[in-house]
Order: sequence, then structure tokens, then C-alpha cells
Amino acid sequence: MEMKRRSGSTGRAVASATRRQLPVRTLQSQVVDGIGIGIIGGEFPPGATLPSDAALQERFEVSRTVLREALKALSAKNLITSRARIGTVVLPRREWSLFDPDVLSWHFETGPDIAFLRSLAEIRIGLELESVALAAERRSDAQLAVMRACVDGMAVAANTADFARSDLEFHRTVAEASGNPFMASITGLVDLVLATAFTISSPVDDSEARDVTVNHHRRVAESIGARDAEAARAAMRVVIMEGFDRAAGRMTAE
Amino acid sequence: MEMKRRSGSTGRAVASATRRQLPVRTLQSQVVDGIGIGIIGGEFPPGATLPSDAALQERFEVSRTVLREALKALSAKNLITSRARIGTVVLPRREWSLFDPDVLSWHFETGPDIAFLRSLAEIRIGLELESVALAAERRSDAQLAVMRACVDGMAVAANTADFARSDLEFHRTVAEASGNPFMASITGLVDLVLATAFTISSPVDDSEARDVTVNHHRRVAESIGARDAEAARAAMRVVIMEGFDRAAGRMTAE
DNA sequence: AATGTAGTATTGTATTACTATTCTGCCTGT
DNA sequence: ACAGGCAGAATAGTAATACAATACTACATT
Repeated sequence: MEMKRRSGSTGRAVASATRRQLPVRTLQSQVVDGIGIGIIGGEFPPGATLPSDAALQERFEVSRTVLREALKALSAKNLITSRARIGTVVLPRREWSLFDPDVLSWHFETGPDIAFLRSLAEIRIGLELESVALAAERRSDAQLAVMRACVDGMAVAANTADFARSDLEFHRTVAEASGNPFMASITGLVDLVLATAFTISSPVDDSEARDVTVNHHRRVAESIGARDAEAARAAMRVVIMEGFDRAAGRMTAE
Repeated sequence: MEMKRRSGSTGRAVASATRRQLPVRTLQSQVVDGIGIGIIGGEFPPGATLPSDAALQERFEVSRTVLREALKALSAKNLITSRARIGTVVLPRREWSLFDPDVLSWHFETGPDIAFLRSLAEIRIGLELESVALAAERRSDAQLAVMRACVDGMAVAANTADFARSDLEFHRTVAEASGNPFMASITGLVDLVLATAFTISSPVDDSEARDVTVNHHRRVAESIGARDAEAARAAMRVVIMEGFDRAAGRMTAE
């Protein structure tokens, strides 16, 4: 029995403006995405047993090799667990690797609800406020210069993608300046929030809103520049809440 | 390249016979652990190219199927990336899924340095202070009762394991009371790894230190009981810093 | 020298076969 | 009739082989 060759039509939407694109979509990544979205999106809820290897093989039209490597990847992200004769079952949500870029992008593609976004905002408040306070103490002059450049980049961005890129780069630089490697792990989370917030309404279009956003970021940068940890905390809180409001407001508006 | 049939399968049979005593350990997980520890521990630093499939196959004495599923798992944790003809290269540290349970535990198995422990403590400060503040607002009476019971459990614990269990349960309950499911997931993970890594350094032996620790926890619980978010923050900070000091002191002492 | 092209080494995918695990149900002995 | 064990079946785990796709190397052609 021969597997039919499929053409490279992936047709997958861009998950995020800043997500790096691999030159080639491998078969495995397509299957990983397919099942991952099925899990996050509720087709396979926690506790459910996935179809057997044979069934999934038929569904995605791939060999068992590809299918099993895909399942192994999902297993590594703590989405599923497999046992012989038992089957492959979806783990409870609490086990999932929340910070994983793929898991986050699948949330995005299946449409995050407002409670999800609020939870993310709370985590950002916790981590990024600590991160920015540490950055205020530990940052180098070069890092401060990068932050300022990012703010300027936001101010002059010609389109939403450029704006989001500068925005994300700003947060990444702050995380790096904190000197704590774990802080950088939440950039994927920030990425998702930005992508959600900017999907339709981008502050690039509205010059007034854009000025507000840019100024909030600039206040963070200058607080870090002044090595004022408390001011940096306060300014970062405003930035995060504003991002949440934009994403949430967009959802309730429709 | 080719595996010797006779001796190969014989060796495998013997190996699996000894493995059968620990039924949950699959071949793949051993390879994942082996390479994962090699990466975290510095044998394969970021940017380095891993040995080829064939070489790794020989090193771990497994089939290519098992090896490749193991590599797929590491790839899913963003530790490595593979491309045809290029090889499998270790990604920069910033890409790693540091919050992954396996990656965290590999850090401890390869001997965490004090900077790593400090980073974890900073993460706990960020997350658990926010968590406990939310818990002070949102907690139910039942949850408060559980917290108090945990503190009592710490006070009367007969051994290290019981003490650690009550300690862990306390922090988990606080995280749940925050109403943020992801907060519970992340803090639970970090706390669990820390607890299992340092079960030795519990203050059970030293009754004076034990009283101090228990009282600090009790202050957290009572601040939550009084719905005083700021007091809860302050008390939790003390708890976390004390835990860090004990772990760090233990490292430098030996 | 620039460019193309064949060779080659490495990962990606497919296929088949077998092993290990454990659930289901029959079957045997009392 | 019932308990216990034994055989079969279903499913994931592992092995082995073959070929495809990719991209580096080196040589050949212009």
C-alpha cells in the first residue's frame, strides 16, 4: 500500500506577526499542528482518548513513523500520554506547557477567550513587573539604548507588523536586561498577546492611540534608564493592562 | 551502521529484563534524558552539532526509530533543531523551554549553580506574590481552612517527606485560590521541582528553624484570611527568600 | 573565474515485522 | 456456579531496511 504524495499546500494562517517562519513545513509539523489544534480547540478535551495510531495515520495520510514522531512531540509538550494497549489520552490542562510557543499559537488559532487573556495578563503582571524592576538595577547602557531604539521603532513603524516587532523586541530586551534567563521564556506569551491585540485593531491606524502606547513604553524605558525600579513597575503595569484592554475590548466589541 | 542481530537483540533482551523492574521507564525516555542532560550539563553546548543519528544510535544502543522519537521530543522542548544534511544543532539557551518539567529537573541533575537558584527564587517572587495577592481577594473559606491545615501539618510533621508534602500543598492551595489556572500550573511546577531537589534541606531536624518557617507560612495564611493583599505579599516574600537562603546555604556549605 | 552539475553525507519519510503490555473473555478446576 | 488463571486480541513500543529530500563538496564546463 503506497502513500500518495501530497503537494505542499499547507494553507496555515500566520499565527503571529513575529513568529519566525521555517523554510519548509515538514509532514510532522503539519500533523503536530493538526492534533495540537484539535486538543487546544476542544475536539479532543482533557481525559479523552485520541484515535488509535492506525486511525490517525489514515486521517492525516502519513506513515506511522511521522505520526508517532508527531505524537512524541505533543507528549514532550505534556499535552498527551501514551501507553500500550491503553491508548493515547489527553492530559489535564494543568499539565500543559503553557509557555510553549506552539501551544500558545494553537490557543491563538482556536480563538482565546477573555478569561484566558485575563489569566495571561495576570501572569505578565507578576513576571514582567519583577523583570522590569530587576532590569532597572542590572541593565547595561547598551541594553537601555536598544530599548530606546525599540520605542522609536514603534513610533515610526509603517505597518502593524513592524510595530509589533519593535514592541516584542522591547519586551525581550527588558527580559534580557533582568539577567534572569526564565524571564525571557515569556516572550512567546507576550507575542501571543500582541498578535491577538493587533489582529484587527492596531494602534498604527489610530495616531492618537499610537502616541499613548508609545509614550507608555517610553516611560518604562526612561524609568529603567533612571534606575527607578518602582517607577518602572508602575509604568510596565500600565503597558500590560493597556494591551489586555485592547485585546479584550476587541473581543467584546464583536 | 547495521546493528548486529544476534548479540544486539540478546543485549537488548538482557537490558529490557533489568528495565522491567521499573516498568514506566521506556527506551525513549532514557535516550531523551541522556541527551537532555548532555545538553543542559554542557557536553553539547548551544550552537554545537550533536553526533549524527548513526553515532547516537550506537552510543545509546537503540534503533533509529527510538533515537529519532527522542530527538523529536527534545526538538519539541526547543532544545535542538534538525535539518537534512545539516545535522542536529543545539539551540541557544534563550530558546529553551525552561519551564518544562524535564528541562528543570535536568538542571538539578547536572548540579544547579547558585545563579540558577536565585533566578528561580526571583520567578517565585514574581509569580507567587501576585498569586497570593489575588488569593487574598478571591479565596474561599474552604481554601483558607486548607491552608491553615497545611500549616498545622508542617508544624507536626514527623519527617522530611511529610513536611515537604504539607509545604507543597500549602503553596498549591494558594495558587488555586488565586483563581488563575496557569498560575497554579507554573507555581506548582516550580515548587515541586524545588521541593524534590531539596527534600534534604528541610528544617524538620532543627526545631528552632522549623518554628520560624512554620510561623512565616502562618503569617501568609492569616494575611489571606484577613484579605490583606499587601501583607500577604510581604509575608510570602519572606517565605520564598528564606527557602532560597536555605538552599543556597546548603550548596555553599558542601 | 563563474557557474553548473554530479557525487555524497545526513536527516526525513515509508514500510514491514516483531515485541511488550494489558484488556477481554473463555475455560478449567474445585 | 464460581474463582482463578490462561489464551487471544488490540494497541503502543521497538527494530530494521529502503528510499527520498536536502544541502554541502568538489569537480567539470563554459
